[in-house]
Amino acid sequence: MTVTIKDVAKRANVAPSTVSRVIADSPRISEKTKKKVREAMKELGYHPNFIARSLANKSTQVIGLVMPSSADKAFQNPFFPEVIRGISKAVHDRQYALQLSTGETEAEIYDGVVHMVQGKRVDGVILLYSRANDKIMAYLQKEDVPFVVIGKPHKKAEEITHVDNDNVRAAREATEYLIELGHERIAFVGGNVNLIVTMDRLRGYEKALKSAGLAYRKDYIVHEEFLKEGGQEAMKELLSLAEPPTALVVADDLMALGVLNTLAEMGLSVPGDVSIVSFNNVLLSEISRPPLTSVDINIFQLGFEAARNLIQQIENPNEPIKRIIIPHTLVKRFSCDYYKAPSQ
Amino acid sequence: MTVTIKDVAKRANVAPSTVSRVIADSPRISEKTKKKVREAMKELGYHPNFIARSLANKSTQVIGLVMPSSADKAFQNPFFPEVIRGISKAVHDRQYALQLSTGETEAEIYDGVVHMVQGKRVDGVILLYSRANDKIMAYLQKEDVPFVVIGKPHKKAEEITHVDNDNVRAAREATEYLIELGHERIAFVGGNVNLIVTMDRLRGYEKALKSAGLAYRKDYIVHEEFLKEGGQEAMKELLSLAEPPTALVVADDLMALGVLNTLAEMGLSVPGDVSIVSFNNVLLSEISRPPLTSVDINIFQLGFEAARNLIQQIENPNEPIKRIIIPHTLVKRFSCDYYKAPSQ
DNA sequence: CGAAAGGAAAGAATCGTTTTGGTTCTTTCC
DNA sequence: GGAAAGAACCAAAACGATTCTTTCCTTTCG
Repeated sequence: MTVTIKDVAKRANVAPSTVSRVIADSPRISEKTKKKVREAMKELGYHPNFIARSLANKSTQVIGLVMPSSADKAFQNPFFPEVIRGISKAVHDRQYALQLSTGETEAEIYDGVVHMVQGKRVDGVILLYSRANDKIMAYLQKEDVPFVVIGKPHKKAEEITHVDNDNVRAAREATEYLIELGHERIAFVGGNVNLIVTMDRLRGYEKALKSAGLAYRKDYIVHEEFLKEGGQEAMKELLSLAEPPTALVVADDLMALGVLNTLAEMGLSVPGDVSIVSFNNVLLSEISRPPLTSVDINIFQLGFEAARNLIQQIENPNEPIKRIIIPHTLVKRFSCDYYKAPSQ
Repeated sequence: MTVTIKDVAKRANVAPSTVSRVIADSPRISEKTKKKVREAMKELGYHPNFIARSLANKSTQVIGLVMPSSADKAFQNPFFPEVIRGISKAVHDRQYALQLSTGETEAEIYDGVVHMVQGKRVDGVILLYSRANDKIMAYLQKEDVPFVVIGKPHKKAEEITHVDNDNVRAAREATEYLIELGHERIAFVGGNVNLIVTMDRLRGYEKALKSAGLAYRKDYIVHEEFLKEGGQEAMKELLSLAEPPTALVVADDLMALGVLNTLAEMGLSVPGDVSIVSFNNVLLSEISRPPLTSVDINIFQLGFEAARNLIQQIENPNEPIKRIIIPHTLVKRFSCDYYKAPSQ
């Protein structure tokens, strides 16, 4: 049915191996023969079978993407489409394809990755998150699979190529910004505690408090999911305190949106009653009400560099381990204001 | 290096074919042998090579996703992450993987699809859009590749399984809603003219005008890209008219956001000066200022059904052609108001 | 008791490439 | 004129499964 390399060979009166070399444009074949073979290919409408090539080659030109949860859930946060945009851009130039992991529970995702990797479906993997004691990362390392992580590995960061922001500094700057505005009761709303990005941003927040001589209050630290609902939950908790914060560092725009929602429901105004600075600077931070002051972490770049470096690693096994830090910038909008003592 | 079926066979003292059958859990193998083989697999840490299996099998358990433009661009519109969420959900249950097309120009995308398909990398394809005279669709049909389109095929819709909304009706209802509010100068802002979804929504809009006896004005029809910038452009055009519209039917939320931006820049209020109803009901329609009245087209469902039906088609070649219509609902928020004659 | 029947596993071909190791034929040079 | 070198191509063995066909044992029954 399908036309194979053999059919082409027959038609061009050469051996299959010759056809293969013509495809690879090997210098060992004369121009005359190449031309003849190429004509035969055109005439028969030949297209190489990638699967067969992959088998012989042990390379698939496919990169696997691993999300922290089911794609179904993760894609609710604009971070992921955006990071994939960057990856896609980088990958396109090098003619690689992308494959998404599906899998709902952590165990399923793990199995999915094992299948991808052992099944030799992908040449390398990008982890779109980094968390403490991640089985998947351990597995990839043990199996010596080319991979890059977006975020900072929990341990042995110097042994793993990764692309990250300087989240500690970014969070410190964000917090300092609020301090400069006169705030003293500043809360931190982070994502899952096991995510390194949460830890780093929390550390930056702590540093800023410390060097400003402000008290670090445990009840001002809340962790929820990186979703709108997470922000809502977090804000409810904080508002139930005897002395609620006057400013918030929120680790994610979508969460901040939830925070905003809850605040509005409670009749509190931003930035009048509460100031907010969040992270990611995705589209919604621009259109929320009020527009959010947010740390732009250059998500697109994170993805782009991750993919670029993974491909280098795949194509050159001796590529050194790298750590790539993408710069961030605080984008000031309208969710922060000077602290005003209660007017009463 | 890697442990293959042969190693397992040797270890278990059976033939490779027997091991293969054990993997497939064939009834032709006795329980005793199965157990023995399974133990050998465990001991050696065997994992089947998917590529080899695919070659022998002519099936990859992978579904290709084709976007209308580069992933890099398309992912700017929340429609795509959302539709992939649905696809991902459906695909996960059936143990399929997803592969994204990358490719910037139309020609590149076409080549990408040909590679996917001829290279036998995917068992089927989902087209995430539908446009007139689409080469890719023609190709898939000619090659008899299992595929499903999201949207309505331009021609021969009865020969192609597709998942769509009743866009004509949805647009008619949206327009009628504006008419009921007393508007008479209603403009239509659509996406690319070649997209069937644009055509259908335009038809619905026309129908509504006609049955209400309102004039159909060519200068009230604008087509731009399904991006924020598209909406901005469109609005600028409309505002330059001698008699600008008092209400808009916008075919996409992200575009509507651009429209909103431009309107705000011009000092016009929504819904005070202009009423807007848009499509998709993605998150941003909820958080925009004002929140948009938008037609919820159930994007998640569109994706889910598309994937589910594609898999049925792949697994049963005799599956009949289907057309699946996903219901829509108009979600009323705060971007529409009664028409008020200029106060002056 | 011996042949037929039937179950379990082995053997070998196949899937469509790549790649290693030849072979053949022409050219070069003493 | 003949050996050596080199160009151009061919044949066959991977790659790691699946699957069709065959073979080998047991049973069963007249």
